[in-house]
Amino acid sequence: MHKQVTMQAIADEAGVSTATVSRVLKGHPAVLEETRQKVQSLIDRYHYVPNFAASSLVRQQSNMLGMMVENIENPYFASMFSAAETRALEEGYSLMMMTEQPGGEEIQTIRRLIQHQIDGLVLLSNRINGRPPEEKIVRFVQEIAQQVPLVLINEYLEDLHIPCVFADNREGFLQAFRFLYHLGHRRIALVGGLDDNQTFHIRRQAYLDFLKEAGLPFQEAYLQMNGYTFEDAMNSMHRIMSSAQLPTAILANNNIIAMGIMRVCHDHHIHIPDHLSLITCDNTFISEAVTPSLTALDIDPREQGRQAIDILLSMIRGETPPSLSIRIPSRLVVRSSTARPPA
Amino acid sequence: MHKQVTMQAIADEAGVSTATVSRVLKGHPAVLEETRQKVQSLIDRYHYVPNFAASSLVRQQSNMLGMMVENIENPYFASMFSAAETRALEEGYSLMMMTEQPGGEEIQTIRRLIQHQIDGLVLLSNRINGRPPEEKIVRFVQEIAQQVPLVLINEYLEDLHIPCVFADNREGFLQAFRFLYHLGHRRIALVGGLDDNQTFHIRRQAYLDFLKEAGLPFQEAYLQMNGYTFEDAMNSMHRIMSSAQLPTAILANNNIIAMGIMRVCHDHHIHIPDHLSLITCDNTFISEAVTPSLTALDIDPREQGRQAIDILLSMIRGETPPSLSIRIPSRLVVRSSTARPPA
DNA sequence: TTGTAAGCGTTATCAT
DNA sequence: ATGATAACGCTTACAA
Repeated sequence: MHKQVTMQAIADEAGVSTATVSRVLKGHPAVLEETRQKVQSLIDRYHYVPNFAASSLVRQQSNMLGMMVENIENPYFASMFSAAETRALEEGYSLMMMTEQPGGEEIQTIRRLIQHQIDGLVLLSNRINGRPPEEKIVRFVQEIAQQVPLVLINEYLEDLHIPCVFADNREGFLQAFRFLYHLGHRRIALVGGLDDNQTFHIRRQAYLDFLKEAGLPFQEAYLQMNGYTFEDAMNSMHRIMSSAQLPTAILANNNIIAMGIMRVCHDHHIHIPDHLSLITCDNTFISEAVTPSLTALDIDPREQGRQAIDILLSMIRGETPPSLSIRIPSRLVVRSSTARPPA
Repeated sequence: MHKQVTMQAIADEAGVSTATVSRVLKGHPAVLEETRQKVQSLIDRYHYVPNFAASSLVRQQSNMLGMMVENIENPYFASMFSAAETRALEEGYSLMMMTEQPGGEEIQTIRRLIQHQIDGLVLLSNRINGRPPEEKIVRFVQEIAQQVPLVLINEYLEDLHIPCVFADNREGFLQAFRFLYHLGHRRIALVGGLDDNQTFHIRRQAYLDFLKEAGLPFQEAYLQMNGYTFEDAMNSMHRIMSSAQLPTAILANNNIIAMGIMRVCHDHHIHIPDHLSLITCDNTFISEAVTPSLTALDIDPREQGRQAIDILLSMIRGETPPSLSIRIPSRLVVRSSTARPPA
């Protein structure tokens, strides 16, 4: 905010009032062409742009949306934000993103976003997605929803009465398991995540239901939900390997986990996909660039981001969303990490 | 911007003036303890937070910084932003990030940031980093620098007189080449990037200088600068393989390129590091999680982000930065993709 | 210690 | 077709 060109300055130099300048800016028809041109040329010359702070103040609308994201260094969230930003911009809104800062004061973060007078907020936090959801956070979110139109990117929470955009993990995972089954796999494992989270719980449930549907026995060692990190994944894989019989296929809950599994396989000369098929959940550039390229369940972060913005904008327009639960279908992208099981 | 609690409302209910509420908010000492408590309790009760738009307007300062980033889906830029955001927050500033939208109207993006009344701007764009820098962009950047404190994350451009934060690519690459040399490598290749970009030109130059210093012959096929993508990297690697003799080590200009090389090596049963050593330039989680884990040149995006914010803040305070070129040293992180050359 | 009041740069209503 | 003018919510001299 150095030396700002104000509307008043333009008006003075053009010999008109600020009202007229404002009309020119808005493309209001009731302006003499001659006046319009004079004003416009001044605007161009000085690269004048209206001060958003001033106009927010009087219009009671900032044309700025907010988004809180867990961790932008995760390419999955980055894609989501990127698509959301593009969509917001298309609709004439800026998107202000803040990350849940380490130390976890997401409440501070949200307040800060609100202070910036955002017209709507997209929230994405593991804290809301807990199982069961944390009482404190839920109360806070309810309260926020009173203050500003709010959309969650989260598993649907019925009693919250807040629109939720969520990937269809259940159908997606069932689809992935069935794909493996049809390839001939009968010993299939699931690795990664933690059961204290809604999303991973749903995936786990899909796994159990698939086993039942396929008439396959449940094996303790084939369900490894010990965390999100590379090391967690390596540990899980080691546990699997110490079981009686190796599975012929594994579904990994994200790319990092898949990479952890690949590392262990490599170290033990387990060849993917000849000895073991692997599916990852996260279709980022990593899934493709890794060797072998990974068959991936695409839970479509970009579409989640776009939809969240669309719903937010419709709420801002005063429309009631037709449904509070917006399901984004997942789809399987087949690459080189899956094959028939070894004979 | 639903139903906002205003300062006036707090003042009325407390039976004081807005001036007093403002003083309480700022921790101004000249307030009776009793008054302070009364006001504070109301603030807490209503979760009142001041309207940034209004206060920006009168203070002529928004406490918001801007950052334009090429592509946030690249983990390298994501780390840079993340560190910058954390630093900004520590200093009481929000950081509004916008990505260079596809279609390349970064000028629009920057204008938009400025409209939001940011107090300072960090710019990061391949366009400024061209070789030679694009006339049009340079002029625009000059002009922007008149309007708002500006820091570039970019190779230093002497005649711009704008602070630049840049990784020491030259020293970093020399260090990496020498590391390979000391391992015994004599046939070393450089893959990736394009020579129309300052950064990659500097790296290329470091390569040539290293060859000279080591008394090694320059081989056309060992210098492959054909682009940034996975496919470009695969093509480069194929060209290298069709040369008379395979190199014993390759330096890849980023992770994607390294992964492209790894793919081709895998397909041709070239073992890393036994047959070929590989160093990547980008020390993200990918370098570590890929198998084999990659020896990486860390050009420290987090430190670049932090420094950019620090310099910006000092400029906002009216200080003159001690130097316009801020060099961030690079360091080599040794992992499993490098070894002595095959006998 | 507290209040009054003048702005900050816009927008929008109401006159002209 | 254009211009006054009153907000918008806050900060900050200055006055009391």
